[in-house]
Amino acid sequence: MTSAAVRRTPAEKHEERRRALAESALTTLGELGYARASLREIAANSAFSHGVVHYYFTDKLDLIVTCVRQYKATCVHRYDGVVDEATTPDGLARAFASALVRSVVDEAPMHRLWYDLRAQAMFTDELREAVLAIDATLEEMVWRVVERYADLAGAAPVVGPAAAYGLLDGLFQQALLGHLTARPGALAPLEGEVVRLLPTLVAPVGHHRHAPLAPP
Amino acid sequence: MTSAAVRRTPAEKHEERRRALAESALTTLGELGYARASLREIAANSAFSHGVVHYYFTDKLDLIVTCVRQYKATCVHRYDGVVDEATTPDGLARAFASALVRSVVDEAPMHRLWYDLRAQAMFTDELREAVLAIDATLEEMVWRVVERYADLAGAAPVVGPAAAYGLLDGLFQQALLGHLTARPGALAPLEGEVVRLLPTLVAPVGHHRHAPLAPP
DNA sequence: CGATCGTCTGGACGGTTGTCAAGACATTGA
DNA sequence: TCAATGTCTTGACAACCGTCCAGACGATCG
Repeated sequence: MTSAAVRRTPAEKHEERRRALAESALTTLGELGYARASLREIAANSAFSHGVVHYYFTDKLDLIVTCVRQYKATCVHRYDGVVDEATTPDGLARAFASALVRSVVDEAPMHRLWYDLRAQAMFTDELREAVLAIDATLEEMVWRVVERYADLAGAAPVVGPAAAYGLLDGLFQQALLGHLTARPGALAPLEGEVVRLLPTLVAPVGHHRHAPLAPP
Repeated sequence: MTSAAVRRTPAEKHEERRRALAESALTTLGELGYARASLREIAANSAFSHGVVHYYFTDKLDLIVTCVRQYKATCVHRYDGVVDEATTPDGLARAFASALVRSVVDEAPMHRLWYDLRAQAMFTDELREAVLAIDATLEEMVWRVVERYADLAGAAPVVGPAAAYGLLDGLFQQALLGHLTARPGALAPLEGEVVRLLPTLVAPVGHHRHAPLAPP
């Protein structure tokens, strides 16, 4: 175990394979959904056989939760570049909106998997912890955009982080459903609606009608 | 077949049993979700055995779609009374908001079943037709509230029906998830946010900044 | 009353699932 | 080199699923 040539510690090779298998499972889950994705199908779409799943994961739920947490890490700071590079409120709104539309198109399987898992968490409470953790992360992600928008506009938010996330998520989910089911023109309204929504979430400092419903 | 004593036509008794079995299946579906609800479990929670399902329904999907359409009929005009009895815009907003909160508490299993099915429709396209039909119905239901609110406020909507439904559905789904997973105080924000959202969807006639993005 | 039809039951079938165990393979230690 | 440890494959098991079917039950009608 003390060989100098091997940079990867043998115990970390294990974790590396775990991540590789989980990432391969993520694509299959995004293709078939939580219910239809069996361990054999997940393994068939990977480089391993179906028995290896129980070598790296104790349970099917252990695999799923690991996949979900891994997916969470990929999308935490997805829009941080948009937030940092924006110089005007309208510019931030338009860049954020177009980034959302691009994400619907490019990562549709991952998004529908997320909504599938969130719906399953309403039934089986074993998923609730992981799902609520991701939900909080997405809420913070949205809130960074709203706070930055308020700063650029010289205003202050009039809603809490939860409400801002709920409103945006509703528009996003609707656009995703339209994109996956019907004609290709379902994404056009999303961009305009996000640009229209953001100004309604803030108000000029000193003139805001309501205090924030939930303080950060 | 021409007996005058029998008021129920024998062919309609068949449809009546279909509806009864579908309604019984709805409760089981709302309890276990789409994936876990097997035909045996559905039949076990009803007055019949598991074999009778294929006597009234050709397929499991036929049962599910029938259940979904039946559920649709129960919630189409759920808030029409609120719309009709309102006399002021703020009164309509508060009555509608509290009705939404009551629906989350009283019919949580049905709502989570709906979100489950809508997520499944993103994967299996056999559900898409029925799901999109219900989605359009819910959109019209929300739009009736928005139009009535605009009338009472002497204003006109600044968003289309789809955007109004998407925003409200996002808040509703978030409240439902919080109600089903965490502490009982998850419903308090919903009422206030709905009251705050409605004024942002309309603008005084002649002074609106934007034309409606999607004409009715 | 006996026959017929609609209704319903219980069991059986093939297929799939998660899980596990026994053994093959490789890679590394002394 | 040989043994040992970790890694992976293959096959099997029990349980469950949707579906189908032979037959029992009961009401209706000639």
